[in-house]
Amino acid sequence: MAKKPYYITTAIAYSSGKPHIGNTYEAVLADAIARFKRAEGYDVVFQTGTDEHGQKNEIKAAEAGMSPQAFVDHNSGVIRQIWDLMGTSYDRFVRTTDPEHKKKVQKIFKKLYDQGDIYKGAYEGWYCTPCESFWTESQLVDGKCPDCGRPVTMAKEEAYFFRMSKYADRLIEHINTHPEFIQPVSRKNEMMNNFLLPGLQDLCVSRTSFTWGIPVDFDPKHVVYVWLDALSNYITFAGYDPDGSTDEYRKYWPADLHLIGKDIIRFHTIYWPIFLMALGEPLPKQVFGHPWLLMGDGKMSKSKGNVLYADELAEIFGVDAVRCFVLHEMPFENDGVITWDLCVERFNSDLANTLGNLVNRTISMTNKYFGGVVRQTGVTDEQVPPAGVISEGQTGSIDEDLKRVVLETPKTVIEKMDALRVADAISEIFSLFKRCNKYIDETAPWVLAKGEDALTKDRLSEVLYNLVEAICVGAELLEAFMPDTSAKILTQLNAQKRTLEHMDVFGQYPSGGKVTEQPQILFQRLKADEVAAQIQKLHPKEAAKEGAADEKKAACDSAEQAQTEAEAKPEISIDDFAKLQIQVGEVVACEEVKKSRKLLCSQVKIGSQTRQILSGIKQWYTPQEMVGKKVLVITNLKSAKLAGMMSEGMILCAEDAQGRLSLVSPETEVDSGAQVR
RNA sequence: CGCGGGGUAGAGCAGUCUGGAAGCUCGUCGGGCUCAUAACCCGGAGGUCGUAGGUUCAAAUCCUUCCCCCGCAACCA
Repeated sequence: MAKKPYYITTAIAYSSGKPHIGNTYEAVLADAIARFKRAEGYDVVFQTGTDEHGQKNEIKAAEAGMSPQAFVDHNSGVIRQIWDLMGTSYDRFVRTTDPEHKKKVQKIFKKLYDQGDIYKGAYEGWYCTPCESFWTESQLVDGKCPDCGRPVTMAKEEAYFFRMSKYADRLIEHINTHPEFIQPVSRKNEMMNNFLLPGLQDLCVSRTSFTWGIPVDFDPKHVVYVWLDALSNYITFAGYDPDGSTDEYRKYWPADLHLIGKDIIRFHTIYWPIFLMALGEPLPKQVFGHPWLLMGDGKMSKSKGNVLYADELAEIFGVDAVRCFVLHEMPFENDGVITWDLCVERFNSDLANTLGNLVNRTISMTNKYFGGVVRQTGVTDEQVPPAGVISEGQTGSIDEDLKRVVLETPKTVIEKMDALRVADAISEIFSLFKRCNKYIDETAPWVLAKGEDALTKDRLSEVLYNLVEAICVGAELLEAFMPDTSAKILTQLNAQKRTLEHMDVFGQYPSGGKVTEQPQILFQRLKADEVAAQIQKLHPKEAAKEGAADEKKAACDSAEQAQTEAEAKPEISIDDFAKLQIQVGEVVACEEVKKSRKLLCSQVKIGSQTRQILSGIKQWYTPQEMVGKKVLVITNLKSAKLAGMMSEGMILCAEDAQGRLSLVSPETEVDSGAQVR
């Protein structure tokens, strides 16, 4: 019988720089699932790669003095290197700059245009270049990009749009009838409530503001916008073609699993399925939006300086250990936390103590007592009662209990993996190793070794056989998660590989086999302070920063002041300044705006009139404090609605680098209504 | 009342759908053992399961109130 196909993908990584451990996690997670499915006997295609178009790459390339192609060639290579370093067993590493992909995306665009799903319109709004995003006036923060805080420019673009609403009902129907489609399930409601049920906006699918992308062939000043380009990789590289797809495509599509970060669930569970519907292709079977890996607390980001890279971690802990950390520390629904301390703890506890030491002590005893020969004798604990420590809960045969655990673990692991509970699957395997350690103490081989009679000696042999067999099963199960370690253990035990389907019988290790004479330490215990020293070498700057944080507050404050530097704005004329009407006002009443976290609503007396002004200063001033203060107000600013209330002016504040706000007031007593010039 | 997630031992989490003796890992304390990487095994301490009510023979679990944290949305005129 032919093997069942299984097609798994990761999101393709944006090739603008080096991927951090969070990005790498996704590749490792996909790899673990892919390897496991292979072990289960599936015909697996595991696809990953890089997303290489877009204005950001165009600009970064220019900054680096490179052509965009050279720039993404380099970064794609960096990403691929890290994936390789982590041992990800992808079958296809795709790049969106691939000529075949480009051709197919152009055809897809044309097809969708011809059938009326894409139409030409115009897009107008504030545009943030680095983020490649349009914002509405009301979305801007201080007139700047709400995402990155950088300046925006007014832009109007002729653009092509995709009619999303046309397919919304079909998608809602599909999601409702396929509860497994969006994983974890809690995300389903989020998508429904926030996007689908309120009604879908049409999606902008082309850009004219940059050229680093796939040109729309019938209107070449447009390039295809990122999502239609990037998402298509899942089918274009699988053999899809609007003019006729390959047999291979028919075999593997629809994908069994799209593995993505939770931040792009919307694109994969709404836009992507709708694109596919429009193309008349079947939808992927499942989309899993995995949580994020957090470093310490807070999302990992370069600006926070808390970024961890896979290669640095691997240098200290080894590739398999890093794979194990990220896979094991990531819960199913919530974000996982990774810290250096945690890594050291897990390394010592799970890898060195539980697993490494188990393998080591088992091999040592086999060598010491039997010259390395592992022989099954069939002498049970019924015939030679255990000499070691038996816990209170333990009743019945310990051999039977060990065998039960050995036979059940593969089944449980398969169940966990089917539910994408990778961390739980790993826990199950380590439970098996713990059971083995316990078995050693129960049977106390060193006591048996003192016996002179043949029966006791055979019992000792049986005990060690059982251990070796149990470790083989555990090591085999480990392959998907820690491939090198798995192979190392099996090599040291001189064991044959076995497949998951054939783990239902205890005792497959050939009796009379011989383990290595020289067991190697799999994981040498680490000392926290030594690791800390290594980290210091990697990140001298950050270490210095942390030290500075401990300094006295006074010193700190002056340092912070020095950092408060405003970005320079273009020069203006006196006429420009004269356009502003700034007056002194007195706050006569003030209350919180209940619906807002940031806003205070003040009644400000300016000369003879009183105005209502909203200010985002709740965090810094109480309403009581505000009353009676003299403040500076821009009085000719167009009034605006905030949180549903009118605001007729703006109270001036100074803001420092930490975002702390301070009201600006006249230095001596001045009547309200006085002009500021 | 914008949407959602969360609050369980010193730390990190599971358990909640389907009510039935509060569990796991780490840490900590005591003991055992000596094959092994100061490891392994046994045992203990440590929790009013965020708060206040309700349903029930029985609530971490179901219903209601309120409080806190975290995302997203909104929003610093």
